[in-house]
Amino acid sequence: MTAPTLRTGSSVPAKRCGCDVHAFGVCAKASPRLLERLSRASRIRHFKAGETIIADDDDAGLVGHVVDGVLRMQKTMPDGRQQIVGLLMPTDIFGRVFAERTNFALEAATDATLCCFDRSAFESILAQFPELEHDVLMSVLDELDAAREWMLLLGCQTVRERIASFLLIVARRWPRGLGPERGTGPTAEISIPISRQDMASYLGTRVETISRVIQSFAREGLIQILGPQRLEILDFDRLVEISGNFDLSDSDAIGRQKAVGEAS
Amino acid sequence: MTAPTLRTGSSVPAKRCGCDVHAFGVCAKASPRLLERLSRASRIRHFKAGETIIADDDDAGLVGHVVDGVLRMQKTMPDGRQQIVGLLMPTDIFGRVFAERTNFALEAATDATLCCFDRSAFESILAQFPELEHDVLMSVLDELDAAREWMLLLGCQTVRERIASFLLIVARRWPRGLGPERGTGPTAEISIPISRQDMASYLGTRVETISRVIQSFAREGLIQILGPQRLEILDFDRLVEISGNFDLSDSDAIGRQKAVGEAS
DNA sequence: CGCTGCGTTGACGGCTATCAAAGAACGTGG
DNA sequence: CCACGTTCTTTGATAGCCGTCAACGCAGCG
Repeated sequence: MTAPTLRTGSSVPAKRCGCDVHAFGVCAKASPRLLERLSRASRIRHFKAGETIIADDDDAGLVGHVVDGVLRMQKTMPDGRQQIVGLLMPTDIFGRVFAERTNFALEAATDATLCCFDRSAFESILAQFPELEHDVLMSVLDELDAAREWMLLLGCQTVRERIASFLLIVARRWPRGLGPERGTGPTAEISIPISRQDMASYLGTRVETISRVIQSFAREGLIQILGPQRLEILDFDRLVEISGNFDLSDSDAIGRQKAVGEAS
Repeated sequence: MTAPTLRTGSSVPAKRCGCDVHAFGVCAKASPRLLERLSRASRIRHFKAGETIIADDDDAGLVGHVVDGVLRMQKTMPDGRQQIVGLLMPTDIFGRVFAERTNFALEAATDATLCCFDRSAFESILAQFPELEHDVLMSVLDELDAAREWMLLLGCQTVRERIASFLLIVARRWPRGLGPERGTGPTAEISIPISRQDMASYLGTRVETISRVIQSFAREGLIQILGPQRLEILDFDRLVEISGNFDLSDSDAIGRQKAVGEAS
């Protein structure tokens, strides 16, 4: 992948933390000394779609951030039902610092490139650089807010409302998909980066229902279906109305780093 | 209220952070110097059941921990639907550090006593004591795990399963209620510290459904109803089976400070 | 060309929300 | 102590959303 040049304004990705993504993730605001330290400890790894990065109840010695692709953080119940509790996109950080084992599996939803750290190594860097720990705290606080917003969606919205919310989030956060051509503002044409099955697990419903609702949106003239993964939003305002979430309508929010549904 | 002597083993509550709860909340592992600093900045406040502590979208200048009673953290949608995203019990910390405004309202679910700090004052203490910030990070990480567990409950469990889980959580965490006689292990007789309405908002359902399921549990001989707020669990194992959550069955987990559904 | 995975469509049923009303609990004032 | 209103909880009848099961279309691939 290429660095998100539209955001950084730089056309030449500098090698800073050992990966091609700079000014993001754990390296966001690091001092030169900290950056050097992080750089030495980091390591780029690639995963194919469907591969498990951290298994449920694993001893989870890995933390880092997403360079390219989409990860899903999920938990599976004994009977097979599963819930995605977070989708991780480029620049999102993953892993559970300060815990022996994680409660959630981490899998590649698409082919993915990660910038990884050994957890214990990262923790000792944290201990030496309180400013990094502060940044991690900020990040975790944002994730907590996002998780709670998602609880609202799962707890008291209909599937129709949830899907409208999801489409608006995609439109705002990953307007032109995750490829090199991605932009910064919401656009009419969106690219859903995950499968119907993952959408269903994320939104607390089933693939059939996802399919039906999206088709009904199309019949009502709210969207146009260009392909299973590509949609064009025709009536943005009415979609916001259906979602019941007015946070998704304010254009001031566009460009914010953190949004509902984000997690790491 | 009295200090939780069964947990501390001390029978004489020392005055440490300006409130009668010691060795808990933000004062948990504080050094004498930090404790002194916290003590000067803290202030005890009382709220009656139903009172708002922090309004939704408030500028939220308050943080601290619960001394007595139960708080609910919730968000209300424009049409009136609301979801409780966290119940806060004694020793849980509340408030959103490092944010101008909070996304969730904080209300007293019962009469409550809080140990409060001015947010900006607390933040400057945080800046001076990295070890306190580390403790806060640990706490927020636990809350994040708990929030994600709750997403699993809301996203892919039936109401019947959710209520079974809730009863088991109450049995494990607040075995004999929140009063002075509370114990440390799960007991057959439990006291639900909140109303049916709050249970419904917390579990993502309605009061009528809560009522029906609890009555059906009683008819099936799983529990005995001693009063609207008091139940006796007759068949612990089968309740665990219904909940589908094996985490709630392991007796090793009993006595853990953090549990599913906890938040601050 | 058949196989496999993914998305879609249809029929059906069950869980749970909704509406309505009665019963129980609680506090207040007589 | 009792009457009374208010709030909370329970119970019943009904409807609807959405899950389940089944089948089909389609694309990718060996």
